[in-house]
Amino acid sequence: MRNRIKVARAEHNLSQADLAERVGVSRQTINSIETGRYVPSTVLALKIARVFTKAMDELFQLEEGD
Amino acid sequence: MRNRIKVARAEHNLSQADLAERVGVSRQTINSIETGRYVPSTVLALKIARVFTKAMDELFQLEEGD
DNA sequence: TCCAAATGTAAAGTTGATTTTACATTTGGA
DNA sequence: TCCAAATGTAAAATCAACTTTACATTTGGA
Repeated sequence: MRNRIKVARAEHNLSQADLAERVGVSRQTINSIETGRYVPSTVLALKIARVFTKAMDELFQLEEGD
Repeated sequence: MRNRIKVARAEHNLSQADLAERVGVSRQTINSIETGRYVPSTVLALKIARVFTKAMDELFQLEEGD
């Protein structure tokens, strides 16, 4: 699963810590998601999409193999 | 988090077992999601949306409190 | 150049998603 | 009515998401 969080964050000029605070998780959680160490839960993914007022499907996409 | 899987399944005339097979999880997993016992992972949620050719946001929505 | 902010990562622990097995209940159709 | 398919649920086990703490590296701007 790939995601465009880093780009969306750049567009909105938010740091990882900013985003983390907005969605109520730790900064490391955001970092881990961006660096592909793990996939966010659906609830978190929806919250992140909400911050960027984007559809989840724009932000998160399946890849070959998942 | 609420979801409209049961309705989508009815529209597509699929049993829980059918859907489970299509997305590669156990039937109980689908049942548990439909009955609200737990929330699917993002990967699973995306796969389910793909089966129904719907946007994730149509199928899964945050509620007050999450 | 230097410092502060931002980012990357790691280890240990907790919680929640998912599986497997197994059984009970419901429901639609012959 | 009766049977088979569909659905609901429960317990135990496994794995992945997420937290906290802590530290190292990178980067942009004064």
